[in-house]
Amino acid sequence: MTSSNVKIQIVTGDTRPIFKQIVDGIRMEIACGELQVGTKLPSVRGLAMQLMINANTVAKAYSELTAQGLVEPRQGLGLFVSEPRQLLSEEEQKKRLRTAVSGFVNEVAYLAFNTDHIIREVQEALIKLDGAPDTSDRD
Amino acid sequence: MTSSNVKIQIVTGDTRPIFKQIVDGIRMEIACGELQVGTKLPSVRGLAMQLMINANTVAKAYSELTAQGLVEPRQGLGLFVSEPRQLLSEEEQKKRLRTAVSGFVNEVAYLAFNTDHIIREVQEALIKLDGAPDTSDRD
Amino acid sequence: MTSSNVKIQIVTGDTRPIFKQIVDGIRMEIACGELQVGTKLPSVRGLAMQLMINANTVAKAYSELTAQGLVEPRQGLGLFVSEPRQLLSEEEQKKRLRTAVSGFVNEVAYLAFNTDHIIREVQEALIKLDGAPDTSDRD
Amino acid sequence: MTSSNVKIQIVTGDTRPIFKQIVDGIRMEIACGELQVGTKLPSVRGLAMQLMINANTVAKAYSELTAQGLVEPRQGLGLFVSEPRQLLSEEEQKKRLRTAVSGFVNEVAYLAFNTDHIIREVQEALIKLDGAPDTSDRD
DNA sequence: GTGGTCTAGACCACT
DNA sequence: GTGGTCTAGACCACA
Repeated sequence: MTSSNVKIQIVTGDTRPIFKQIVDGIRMEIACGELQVGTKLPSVRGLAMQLMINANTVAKAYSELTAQGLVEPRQGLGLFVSEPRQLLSEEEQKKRLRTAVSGFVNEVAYLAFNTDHIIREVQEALIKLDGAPDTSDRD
Repeated sequence: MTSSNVKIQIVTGDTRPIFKQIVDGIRMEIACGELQVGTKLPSVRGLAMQLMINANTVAKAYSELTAQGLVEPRQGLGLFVSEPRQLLSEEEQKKRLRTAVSGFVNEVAYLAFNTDHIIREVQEALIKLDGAPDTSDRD
Repeated sequence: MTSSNVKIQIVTGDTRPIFKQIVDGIRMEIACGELQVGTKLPSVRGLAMQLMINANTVAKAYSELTAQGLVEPRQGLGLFVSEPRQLLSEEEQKKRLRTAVSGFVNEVAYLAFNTDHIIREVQEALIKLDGAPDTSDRD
Repeated sequence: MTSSNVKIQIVTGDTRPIFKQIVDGIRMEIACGELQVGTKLPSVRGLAMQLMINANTVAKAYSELTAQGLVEPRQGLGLFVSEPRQLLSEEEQKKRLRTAVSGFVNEVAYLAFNTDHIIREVQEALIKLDGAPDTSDRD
């Protein structure tokens, strides 16, 4: 088999649209190292069949991943995981972090958890990602 | 003054829809004690005018707050902050926290910030909220 | 009329796909100052009707413009020209410039024009863009 | 050696399809005098092997070159560089230059580079090509 | 009314 | 075979 399998599950109950679930899922697999640089993604039609969704939905997810610079198309051959690079300017990254943080805080603030508990959960989730590759940052 | 003022700011750049910003904002003020039990909320039209948004949007936010049991309608008088009661089971709260965390992590994972930096930002944002009220919530 | 008109012409003979022509056209109008910051774009369905194309094609162009940070959506209201900001990292910008230059050179190199002539044409085209706003760079 | 070598590099990151890169590359070598009139091009399969691409892609590039009159097939012997002749009218050339310029400007307009910087890059790229051969083209 | 998402099915260029 | 583009028509959340 030339193209790697992808372990994505579409959850209809999810608040995220289908194409976003695909984007997130593949981004996660790349971040975790399950999808190595140079690996070929499953074909649009193939993944659409596997997930039992419309091919255009997969195509939209793939075009999003391409726009984000995570994968590169080779004409007539398919999409391949590309060398990681930072597309966004520092300013833009800061802005997005701020937005994400404020959104997250607004979601959890009214829950009966104290700050330490929330922080611990976030920390664990972040470390789980960083743990896979050879980034040796520990706390 | 019969109805208390609410200090809400609508941010157009926010990912949340406007009605959600209102719901979150009022919920926050109730949690912080700025809106005491029994206080009357501003009228739909009044708040819409104040925030310069469509009245339907405020109405939607209010109906959301009512459905969540945070406020109670008194026929012909308006909406009033109701007795606090824990509507979400512990299990439900944990689930929401987990969902929020994983969503947040997914959003910031591809940014070039290290774990510490992200944690610090979240911590600051949480403390800024917790600072004002008497935080009697333990986990 | 609340939303500004847009002077775009779809050319079927063009090598660019329709949605790209729209993106380029609007980007150009923003660059030239014809579309001021804060201006509302024509609605998806409205522009689709005007250009006699499918609404999804316009939607795709609009989502592209949004991804590039040129316009911002306000839920339920439409798309608005946003404050200019630099989305891309310096590294990414350099890369794109290199790619564009090499592509351009490859297209014109086999034409019987000398370097000076080509340079002059490019310069004029660039100045025409820069000339509109108050950037006072002249050669 | 019966057929001259061609020095072409296929760049996957290039916006041009592979067959176009071949066409451009060979056209460039002819223009530069590296491929003299009467020289035999490498065989379809040979070049495909050398570039590690599909033979059909090379065939398409060769048929394109033939259609443009740059090379001539001799039955059973292969393709040979043909006598130079100007296929494009002056009007057609001007039109192509204009198209290329406007496309290029559109691509770089949204990057945060000033006119001088862009011009310098184009100039360097053009000179790098013109440097080798005896440029006898005037406008 | 607005944009966003999804489906279904077609055609195209490229390999 | 591959991804990319376009159309047509539907449904949704939001204002």
